Amino acid sequence: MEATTGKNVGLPTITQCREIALGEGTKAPRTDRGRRTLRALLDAAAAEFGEKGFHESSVVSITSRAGIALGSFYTYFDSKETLFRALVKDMSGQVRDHVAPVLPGHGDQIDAEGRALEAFLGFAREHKEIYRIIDEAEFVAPDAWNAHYRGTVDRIVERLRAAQARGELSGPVDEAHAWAIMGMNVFLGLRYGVLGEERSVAEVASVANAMIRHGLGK
Amino acid sequence: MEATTGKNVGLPTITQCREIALGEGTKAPRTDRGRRTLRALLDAAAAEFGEKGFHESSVVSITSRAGIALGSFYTYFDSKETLFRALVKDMSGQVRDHVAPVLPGHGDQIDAEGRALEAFLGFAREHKEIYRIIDEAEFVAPDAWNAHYRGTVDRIVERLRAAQARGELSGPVDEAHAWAIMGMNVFLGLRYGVLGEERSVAEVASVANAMIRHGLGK
DNA sequence: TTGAAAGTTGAACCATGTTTCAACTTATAT
DNA sequence: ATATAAGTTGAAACATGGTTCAACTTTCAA
Repeated sequence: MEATTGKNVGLPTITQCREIALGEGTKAPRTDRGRRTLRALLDAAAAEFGEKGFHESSVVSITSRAGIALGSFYTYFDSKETLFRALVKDMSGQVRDHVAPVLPGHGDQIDAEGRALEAFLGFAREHKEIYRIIDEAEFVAPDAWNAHYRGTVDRIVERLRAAQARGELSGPVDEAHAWAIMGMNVFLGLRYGVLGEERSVAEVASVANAMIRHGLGK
Repeated sequence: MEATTGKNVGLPTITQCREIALGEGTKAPRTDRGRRTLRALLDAAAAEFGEKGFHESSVVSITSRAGIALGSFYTYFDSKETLFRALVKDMSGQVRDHVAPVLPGHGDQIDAEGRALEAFLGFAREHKEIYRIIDEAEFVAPDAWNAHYRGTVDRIVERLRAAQARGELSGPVDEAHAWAIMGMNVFLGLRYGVLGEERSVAEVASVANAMIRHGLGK
């Protein structure tokens, strides 16, 4: 995470904050004009990859969507795959940053996890394309996929361990608990965020959360 | 599901039982020679798709792996995608059939779900390629992917409802419970079946199962 | 034995789409 | 003003790989 450089005096929008540090194979623009082009490229790519998936998407289509020439693409990215990887990184950060603020609040850590799921579900609804992109990264950019899920699990484990230290849990924390919770969240997001919206996020989150707290057993 | 036809007098192997009903765009072989070729094709495809994923895999490579000519491929499948779809269908059935036998047994339904997870984890270890293929179907063959996961969820819901009718659960069953359990299982299978084997399937299953039964709360 | 049906073959056809590049335009700093 | 760096352009080179097809071989039933 490096700071935005130089004469960035305009209102700093959310998207501008994310334009930085896109990783290997990426060339940073040196002018505002360049930054605008890069942003257009990233937005077009998110839409395109989200709609068609990585392989059905083409650089031609992405650039035309962005309203720039085909060749300009290679001013910013070494390859289509590099762009995809950058996007995954970007979106992984977006998910994390969207969930983080709801974690502190009333109740214990299990309540917090419930709020996290609810925030995640809402986010999935607003950004179905993000969901799909991260999923497809399992095959297209396994390193980025790994970084995303390992990072998520690490954060869950950490939160649970802290909760346990505070005496909020019934037993010791296991890494498997975190993978289980993450898996739950991902599939609930897929089902009730992306595949259908017939139930409210609050409802789904509360059902899942009761299950995490008390289990299904008598 | 139609029966194996005609002069199938040899020992009926598991694979032979699965050669049938591969679906739309598939042409069934009429001779034993043809059946052998089709089998070789399916096995080669499973290996190829499992290693490289759908898009990196090529028909040339699959046929050469199977030891047959490129053109022969189109005797059995309309397209590369048709083959993939057939494979997903085939494997979805394999998973189901591998888990089903462990369901009846001692204890209540939650115990049974634990055995199911354990069986699934073991299966994922033996057939990492199967795991990957079904996952990628989300993008390549969404219909087959849907059939697989909807089917799985339906079975879980049904089992839980029966358990509730028997008074084994603490509250009413929600479809979301089933998606949550399935998500857990899938991610645990990915983590402890495919990504690493440092923990025993029994251990992982028991951690997850205790969580489903009692929850993590105090 | 023999003819028809089933299966096999691989070169060629074809469509798609990534990447390169040399000429060109725009921005910036002195 | 003007030189230099940054950015833009799109046609063409290049690579890949799915699909077709007409000639050929094998199988099988009568």
